[in-house]
Amino acid sequence: MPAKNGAAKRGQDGPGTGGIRLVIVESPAKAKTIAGYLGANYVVESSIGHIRDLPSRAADIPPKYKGEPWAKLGVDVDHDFEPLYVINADKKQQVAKLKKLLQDADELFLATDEDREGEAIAWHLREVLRPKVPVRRMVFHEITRDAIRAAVQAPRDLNLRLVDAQETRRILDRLYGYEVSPVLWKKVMPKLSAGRVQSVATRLVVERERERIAFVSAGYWDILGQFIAPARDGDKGDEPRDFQARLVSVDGKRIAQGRDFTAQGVLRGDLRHLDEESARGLADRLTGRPFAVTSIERKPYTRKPYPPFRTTTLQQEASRKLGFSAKHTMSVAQKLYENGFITYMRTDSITLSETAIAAARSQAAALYGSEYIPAKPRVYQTKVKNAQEAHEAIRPAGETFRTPGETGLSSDQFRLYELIWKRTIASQMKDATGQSVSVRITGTSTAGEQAEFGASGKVINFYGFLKAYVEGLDDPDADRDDRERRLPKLEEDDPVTASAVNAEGHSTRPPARYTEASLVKELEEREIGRPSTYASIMGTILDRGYVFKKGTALVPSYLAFAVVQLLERHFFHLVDYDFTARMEDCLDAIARGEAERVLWLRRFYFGEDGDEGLKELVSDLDEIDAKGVSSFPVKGTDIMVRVGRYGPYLDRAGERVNIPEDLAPDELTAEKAEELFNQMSTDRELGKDPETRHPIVAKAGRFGPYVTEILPEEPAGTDKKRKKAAAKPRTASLLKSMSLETVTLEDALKLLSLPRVLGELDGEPVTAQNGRYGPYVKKGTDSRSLQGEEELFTITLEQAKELFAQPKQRGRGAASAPPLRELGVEPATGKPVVVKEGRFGPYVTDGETNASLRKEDQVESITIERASALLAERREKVASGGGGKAKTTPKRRTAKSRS
DNA sequence: CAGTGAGCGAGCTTCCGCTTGACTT
Repeated sequence: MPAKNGAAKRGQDGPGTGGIRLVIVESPAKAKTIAGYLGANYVVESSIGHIRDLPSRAADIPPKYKGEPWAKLGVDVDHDFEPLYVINADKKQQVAKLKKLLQDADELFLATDEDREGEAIAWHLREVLRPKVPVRRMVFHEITRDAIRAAVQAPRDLNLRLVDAQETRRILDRLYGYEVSPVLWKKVMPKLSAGRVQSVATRLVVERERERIAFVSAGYWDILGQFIAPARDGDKGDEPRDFQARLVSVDGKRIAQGRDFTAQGVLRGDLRHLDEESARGLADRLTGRPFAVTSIERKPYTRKPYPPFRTTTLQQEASRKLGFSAKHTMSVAQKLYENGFITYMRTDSITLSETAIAAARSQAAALYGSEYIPAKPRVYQTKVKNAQEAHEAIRPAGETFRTPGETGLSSDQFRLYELIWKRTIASQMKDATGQSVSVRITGTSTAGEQAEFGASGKVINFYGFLKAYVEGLDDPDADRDDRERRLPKLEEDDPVTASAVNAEGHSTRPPARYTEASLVKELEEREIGRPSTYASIMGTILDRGYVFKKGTALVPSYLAFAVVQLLERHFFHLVDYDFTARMEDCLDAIARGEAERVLWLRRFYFGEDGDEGLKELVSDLDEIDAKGVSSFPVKGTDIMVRVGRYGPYLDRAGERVNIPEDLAPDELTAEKAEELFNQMSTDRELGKDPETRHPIVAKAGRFGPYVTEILPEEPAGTDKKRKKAAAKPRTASLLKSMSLETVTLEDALKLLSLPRVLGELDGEPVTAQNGRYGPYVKKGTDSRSLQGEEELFTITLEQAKELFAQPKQRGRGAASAPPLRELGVEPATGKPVVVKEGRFGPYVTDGETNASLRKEDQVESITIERASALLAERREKVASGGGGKAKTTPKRRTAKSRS
């Protein structure tokens, strides 16, 4: 049989014997490699990841299920949480290709990854392809010729319990995400999201910011001495003689250092806390005094190499050393992978194949000498608890490694490859060894105080793996692993002289903000998220506006504070840091056949023994105080931060001011809040109304820029008569042609003169004014919209009369607007159906029922059949009370609950 | 967060995890 499909990868080993075997893997690049290892009777193709999933939105729901109350969830919660699967739109083509290839195959090998998701992909493939030929499950953990050939010889059956565990995971994530997100839409802001992973990630960032806000810095002082060791016979002059040592204790009492203070700035333990005055005094009293070495402690020093990269450690190092975001690292790595330079980049494994170990060792020996290679290969064991280890570690591909220079790569790909290459080589090299030394020096001050100084040194005798690779640092003050700190040769009782003794002031610092890399690391340690999702989690919390970047630091927005506060108060167990860990335990039990998924999902969703389930929690919307969850006090003030629909603002007894978007929450101190209130005068005074003498100001308001007049303050004891006369200030929105910065007093007076009286018609006054829907003319209760704002000042009574003589342009008048297309008569009802352009875009109507076109519909191509289906769906919805105006109540409720 | 005057087809937003391109910036 000739290869029907050019994209399918056929083996190269000449004509095969026996039947054709179709092997399906997840990744196209992997398919290409594996095809080269198998005979010509193997056809290797990929699924390109998952091929089916729960419907993500209404348009994906098959018509048959549209009416079901659970259709949007895609999970029939009342019938054992039966999931509804649809083939992903972007995989239909690939599924068709696989079906076609299967027609010519005599055997099907499902060779997806050996982990929970891979097992599920294999199962979905079997369900969708419905093979009539024997099906085998084939697994391997490294892509080498031997491993692949061995895998083909030892297939097994699908593990349906593992598939069950995956399905449970999927359903739980759907219920969480699609039930909790709408609560946020109603109580905080539309389009927000909540989920098992992103909500915990957001909470971590928010909690760190809370710690920073609560942090109280403590000041402390210490003393740094410059010392000189005695000259020795036989010195060649290349050994250092001077060194630094820091004050450790005075009269046996240890000096307080930064780590001795709590986050509240309180000193822990009975220590000597030096302030500036005492530190300077002591330094003076020690200057010029004799010192002597009182103790020397030498210890051997060894440092083991770092394990090979997995996804998270690669992201961290690429961030530290190359400044890459998680997303950029993954996209560069993807290219390297596709072009055969590295192994798979989404992995939690640090295991190297035997061929890779051999390649690393021989290359390290060639580059650094055989003395840099340990006798036995190094084997690394993962510490990630929920690791699924379907892949190898991230390493250079192939059975011998290309040096970066041999790859011909450039720029970011070169740099990332070089990082991976060096790390892999180094992981098979010897430990670095040396000596560390700790020295104590004591002297007596002029006042008789016993002062002890300490210094430590590190000498590396053999660099080992550090020759090839040194890990980057998050803390700029920390020492790199290859950094030596040489001390002079010293012996006990050696006299040393102090060339300088200086007091130094310090203050404790709040915990550092997360970066993308450190947040990913934290999530991995807490077993939350997977290698394939770490980068996109960062994308999600950035896109939702939960965090923003300041340099590389992740700063939470007040929106995130509001969302996290809501979740903590009303869904605490869902954002508990152990939630995922408990879920994993349960999924493992399901995979072992020791737990029943329906019971577990039922408890989660419907509750048990008085514990509320998710369903009940998301229904009790009245329980959630929208204003409360969106309010935070500013420390030490009576000012509240509130998160409104238009962003965060400060509220002090009704007086309000916006918070700048880029202001980090921990920078909003009482002073800063005060400053914002003082700056509030973005209000610009334009001058005084020549008639009333009232000041006229331009302001930025809820509905955009506007002008208003400032009325004189009412005297305290106003009588009734005056109160009645007390007028509201005139206000008017700026025209679109004006701006807050350039509007003049003349403009303002013109605007405030509205409404303009044009005259009288039919015994009623006719006025021109600006309103909610733009400029219009009004006659009694009748009105007509105007074309442009300028017409407000130019329209005559005569022109207005003409307008009132015509029917309204919109509203009922719209019926006379010509349709975009006529689709003909609907067979079911006999009514003519047309397509019209409306306020929300194109829709079809039979004159009574209207239905919007969906995303997949086009005005030009929609058929009467499709229109009829849309109308039928709409009629049913209205009849069941689910659609139409009855549903506008949530809006009111939202507004009410927020005010 | 200023508060003015209609009457109109709503429908959608969202999760996590597995994969690439096809898109736009």
